[in-house]
Amino acid sequence: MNNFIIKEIINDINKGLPIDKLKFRFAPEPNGVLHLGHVKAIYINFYLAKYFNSKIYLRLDDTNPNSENIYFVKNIIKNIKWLGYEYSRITYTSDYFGILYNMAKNMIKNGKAFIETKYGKKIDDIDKNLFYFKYMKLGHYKDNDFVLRAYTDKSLPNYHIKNPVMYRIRHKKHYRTANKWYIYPTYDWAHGQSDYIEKISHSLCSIEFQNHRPLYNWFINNIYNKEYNFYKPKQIEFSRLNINNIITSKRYFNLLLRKKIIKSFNDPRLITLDSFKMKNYNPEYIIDFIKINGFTKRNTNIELEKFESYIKNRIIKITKIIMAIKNPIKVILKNFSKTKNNTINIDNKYKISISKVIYIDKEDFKIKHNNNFFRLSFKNYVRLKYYYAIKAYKIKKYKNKITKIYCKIYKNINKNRIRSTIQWVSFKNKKSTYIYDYKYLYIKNNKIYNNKDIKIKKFYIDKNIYYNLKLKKNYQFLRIGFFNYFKKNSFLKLFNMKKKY
RNA sequence: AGACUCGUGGUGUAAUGGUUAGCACCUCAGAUUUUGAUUCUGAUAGUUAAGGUUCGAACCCUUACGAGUCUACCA
Repeated sequence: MNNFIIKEIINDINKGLPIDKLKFRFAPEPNGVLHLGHVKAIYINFYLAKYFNSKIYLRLDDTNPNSENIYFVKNIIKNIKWLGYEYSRITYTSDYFGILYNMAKNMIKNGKAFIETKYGKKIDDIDKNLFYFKYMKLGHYKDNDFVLRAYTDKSLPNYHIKNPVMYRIRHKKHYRTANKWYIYPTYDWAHGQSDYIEKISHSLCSIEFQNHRPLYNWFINNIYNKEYNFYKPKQIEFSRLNINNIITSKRYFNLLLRKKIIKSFNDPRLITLDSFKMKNYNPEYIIDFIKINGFTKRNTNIELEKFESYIKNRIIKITKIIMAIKNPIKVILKNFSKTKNNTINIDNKYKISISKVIYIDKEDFKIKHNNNFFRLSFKNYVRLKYYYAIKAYKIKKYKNKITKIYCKIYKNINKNRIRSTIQWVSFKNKKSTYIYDYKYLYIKNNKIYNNKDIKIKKFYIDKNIYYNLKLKKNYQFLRIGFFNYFKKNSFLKLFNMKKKY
């Protein structure tokens, strides 16, 4: 892998940053569950740590008690583990509340920060500022009564980050510090300083923080103490992973849950890691997918199909194939002769039944058709998978619908004359099973699509196959797609087979 | 509207001023195939535009155009 981030770090090393001072961090806010987009940030940080043989921290960036909770912390820890990554330490921004408070006090003393009232009035006197700040902390004022702002200067190019808020009052229980604090630091104040405290060398984040970088550096310069940490952390931004219209926002996931469109975060219509785990995706495939897409600064839109086909092409090589029928229609095999036990051995591993009457899929038969139709008809010879070729010679209709297809078996037909192979299930030995079908939730013009319930569809498979199914295992339904056997008698669709007709 | 950032085939990336702009996916052909899948071979297709610097520019400079982010007491 080669990208601008590695180049920039190597450049820093060449300029004198000792390689043993390199340290990275993945710093999510525990206000939602991890999804495919996060894997990008996780991957690059852990990759760099491995590449440079340096430390990496998992830091829970928990500065906002309104939206964070322990459930999300656990979800993040669990999913990073599932991806197979190990960090050197787990840290919490909330552990630094005390240090950050003292740093802020120093900022006030140095005339670099001030209290502002809710009416926009600025407190000038340093002692008064310290007084208010202290009593803000002790909970003497209501939310929004005062804020602490940094007193930035003209060196910052963007006017909007001038005098940014460092602390706001929140009478809200924090999931870790409980009611110890009544003021909470903002991202801009807490993040860079936490990097500095932890001696992170390169702080990677997504592109929307570009505008904040001057402020990031300004804060660091103000608290800089070369005896504690000689090297200032550096923020590097890269663009996030966007998948077409697919929802890639933690906040939206939470909204979907509140609106009861989803029942849990492992809903298959989401690209959360919980959902991928549910689908039994190998985390390696997900990481490889991130890897092939690379790291740049430009805004990108990746097609969901690209992700799906990437996973598909990997699992196709390892999943067991079973035959399943969705829309059954009876086929009578006229010259069927009984075999020993009427079973067929497949790869000497398992057996399926065969009988005079079988089910095939309605879609695999046509009375009239053109030359592009390869499947069963009065004209086409088709092979029943694992069995002989057949051809239709008669049909039975009831109320204008085909109910039965009569076929003859051709044991010695020339291979070249067989146009295709189709799946089937013995009528005698059929077993019904269910699949959960769905489409990914997506958003267009603020409207949520595919938010209807997941559909349950009935399929038929061979009884012998049914009794040997293993829970949580992925299967290929021949010519249909891929499914995960996620609970008794139920499959979860992963994706459809590519079809050219 | 301003500030910041980014523009390489349809999509995602590579090429750090030096061969004919490379790779992967998609698409389309052909081959293989007891899955119209997979696999294999091949084809189509690209430096946003106009200037400038240079022996030489995707790369450096200028301008235009286009896209994204931000202008929160979210991160």
